[in-house]
Amino acid sequence: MTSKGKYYLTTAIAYTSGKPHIGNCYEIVLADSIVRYKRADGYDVHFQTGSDEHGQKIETRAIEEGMSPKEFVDMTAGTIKELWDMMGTSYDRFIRTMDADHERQIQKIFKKMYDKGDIYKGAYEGKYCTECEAFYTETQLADGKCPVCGGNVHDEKEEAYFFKMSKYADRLIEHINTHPEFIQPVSRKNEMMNNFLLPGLQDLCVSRTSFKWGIPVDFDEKHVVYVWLDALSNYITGIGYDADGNSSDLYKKNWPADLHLIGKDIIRFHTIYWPIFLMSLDEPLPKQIFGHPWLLQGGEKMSKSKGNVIYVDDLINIFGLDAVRYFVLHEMPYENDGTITWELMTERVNSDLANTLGNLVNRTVAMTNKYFGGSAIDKGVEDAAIDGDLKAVVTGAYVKVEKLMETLHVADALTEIFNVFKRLNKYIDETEPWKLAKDEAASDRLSTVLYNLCEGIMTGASLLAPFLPTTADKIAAQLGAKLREFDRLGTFGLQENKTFKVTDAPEILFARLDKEEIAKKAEEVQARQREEYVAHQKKATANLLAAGKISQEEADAKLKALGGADAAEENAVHVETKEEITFDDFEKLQFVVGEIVKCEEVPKSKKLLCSQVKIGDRTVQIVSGIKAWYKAEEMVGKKVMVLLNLKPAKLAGVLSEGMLLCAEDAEGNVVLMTPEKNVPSGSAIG
RNA sequence: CGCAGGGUAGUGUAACUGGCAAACAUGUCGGGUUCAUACCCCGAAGAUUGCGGGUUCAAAUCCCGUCCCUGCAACCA
Repeated sequence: MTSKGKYYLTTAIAYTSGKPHIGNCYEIVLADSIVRYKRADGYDVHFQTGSDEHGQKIETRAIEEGMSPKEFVDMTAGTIKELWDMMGTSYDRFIRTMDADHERQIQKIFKKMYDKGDIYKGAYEGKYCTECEAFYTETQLADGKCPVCGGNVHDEKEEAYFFKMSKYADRLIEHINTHPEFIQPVSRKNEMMNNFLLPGLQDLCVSRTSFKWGIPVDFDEKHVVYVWLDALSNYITGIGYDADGNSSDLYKKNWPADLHLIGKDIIRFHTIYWPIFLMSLDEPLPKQIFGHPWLLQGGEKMSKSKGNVIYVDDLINIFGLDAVRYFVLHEMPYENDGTITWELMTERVNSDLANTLGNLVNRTVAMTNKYFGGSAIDKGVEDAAIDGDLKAVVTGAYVKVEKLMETLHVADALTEIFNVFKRLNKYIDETEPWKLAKDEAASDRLSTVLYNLCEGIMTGASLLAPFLPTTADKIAAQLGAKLREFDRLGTFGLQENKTFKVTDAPEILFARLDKEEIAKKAEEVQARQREEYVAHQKKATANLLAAGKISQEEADAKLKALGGADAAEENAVHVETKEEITFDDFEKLQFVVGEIVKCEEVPKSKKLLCSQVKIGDRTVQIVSGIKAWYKAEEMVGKKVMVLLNLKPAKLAGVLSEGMLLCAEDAEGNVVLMTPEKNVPSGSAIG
C-alpha cells in the first residue's frame, strides 16, 4: 500500500498522582483506535503518550506513600504504562517528563523565551491551592477555599517569571478564525474566544519557587518551570525538538502534530497557552485539537471511599479487553458525555458482541465444519438478487467507515461495521443453508453461500481490527485467513484459492453474560476497593505524621473517621482541624442574631440572594450564595446567625456587609443556622 | 437581560441549510426458523418532537415568549 503521508497523534500525558480510572483510560483507547486505523489506512503514524510527573501535589503524595518523589513517580508511571499496555495501546513513545532529554529541552526552551523577551521576571502574590497547583485571587475563593477543588489555600508570595500572553493574542485569534478545524468540537471554540481571548489575555506565571519537584530554571536555580509549560512541551521534545535548531529528523518529519487528543477540561491549555508557546518558539501550530467528552459513571457519584470507582483492570478481568474497548468507544457520543455502569456494559456485550458478532462467526464455522468438513469454497453458484445486495453492503462498508473516521466519529464508524455483521446474519436467514444441506444438487450453492459469509466476515473483521485488535485476529484465525488491507476492501472475493479452511475447534469469542452474576462480581470489586482504601489511608496518615506534615490530633481524627466500619456508608465527612486560635482571636469575631426583613435575588447572578437583615436597631445588607436552597420569599422573617464585623465586599456588583452562617454537607447542600428558641434580633452570640 | 449548546418512543441517539408515513440501536410484545452462544430473521406496539404563540401551502427544523438542563465565565463573605 502506498503511504498517504505522516500522521502524528498525541494524547494528553497522564498525571502521576494516582491510578487512572475508566474515564481517564477512554482517551488512550480512543487514541489507539484512531492510530491503528490510520496505520491500516496507509499513513505513516507516530503515536506518543506519556506521564506528567512534576508538581507540588506529587511531592505530597510521595510523602503519603513514604517515598521520594522520584520513587513515587517511577511507581505511578509504571502503573499507568502497565494499564496502557494491558489495553493493547500501540504507542511509539511513552514520554515521561522526568526523562533527561525532555528536561534539558525544557530548560533551553525557557531560556529561549526569556532571551526573546517573552518571559520576564516579576512577583506573584495571592492564594495558592496545592491541589490544583494554581494561584487564585482573594475574590476567586469560595469560603476561603479553592474554588475549583474546594481544598485549602494559603498565602503565597513569590518572585516569578511571567509569559507575555497578550503579545500573541491577536495572532492566535486570527489563526482560530481562519482555521475552523483547529478546535474540535466547534462549541469549544466559542468558549475559548468569548471567555479568554476576546476579553484579553493575562500574562501567565510560568515559574514557581514554593516547591522543588520540577525542572529547575537553569539560569535562576531557585525557580522551577511551571508544570503546564513543562507538560505541554512534551509534544515536541518527545520527537526530538531542539531549541537550538538541531531538531531530529523525526521532529522535522512529524511536527506539526496532526491531532492532539485531550479531555475537554484542558482545552484552554491546549488551544491558548500551547499555541502561544509555539509561536514564541517560531514553530508551526498543531493542525487540530480535539477535546473529547468524558465517560462518566452513572448513578451515584464516584468516590474511592465508597469503593465504586470503576477501574479498567477490573473491567478487563471480568469482561475481557476487547469488550472494554468496544464499550468505551461505542458508548461515547461525539460531543456529549457518555455513561458507564456495570449493567450497561453487560447489555452491550450481550447484544452486540455475543449475539451479533460472536454468534455469527460461530454459526458460520459450525456449518462449514458440519457440511463440508471445514472447507468453504467459492463454487460460483450465485443468486443474483440475494448475493448482489450482500456484496454491495460488504464492499461499500469501507467508504462509509472512512468518511466517519475522517471526522473522528468513532462510535458511528463502529456502528457501520456492525451493520455488516448484521447483514451477514440476515443473509444466513435468506439462504437457509440447513435446507440446502438436505439437497444433494444444492451442494455447490451451499458451499458458495458459506464462502460468501466468510468473505463478508473477513471484510468486517479487517475494519474492526483497529478497534478490537485481538478479536479481529481471533476471527481471522478461526477462518484460516489473513486480515485484509483497507485499499482492497472494495473488492469481494479476496481469499486465496477461493477457499476458507476453518478451524475444527471454534472458540466462543464473547460469552453471553448474566446480569446478576456481573452485579455480584461488581460487589466484590467494590468491597475490595473499600478495604484497600482504608488500608491505604492508614498508611498515608502514618507517613504524613512521620514527615511532620500533620499533627498527632489530625492523624487521630483521620483514623477515627476511617475506624467506623460504616463510615463510608454514612458518608462521614473527614473534618480537618484548622490552626489553633486563642480566645482573643475568637473575641474578634462578632456573631449576632439577625432577622431577615427583606430578601431579593441578585439580578446578574445565578446563586446569590441579597437580604436586608435587621440587627437590633439597624439593618445591614448581606449577599449569600444560597439561591439554590432558599427562595427569596421564604427567607423573610427568618432569624439567622450573622457574622457582623466581616469586611464588606462586593459580590456581583452588590455590597455585602456581613455573612449569614450556614452549614454545608459533603455534597455541598447548604442549611441556614437559626436560633433554637426565639430571641430578639441583635442578641449577641458567643 | 454574561457567552454557548441542548430539551425527540422506557433508555441512548438521528434528522434540525423548513417538504416524502419523525430515522437507528436497545428494551417490550407477537410470529417464524433451528446452522448457532435461548441465537438469528420477520412483524407490532410505543413520540400530539419541553410548554404557549407566530410565519408558511408545509416546522422537530425559522421567529417570539416561557419553563427546565449542561458547558464556559463571573459570583458563592
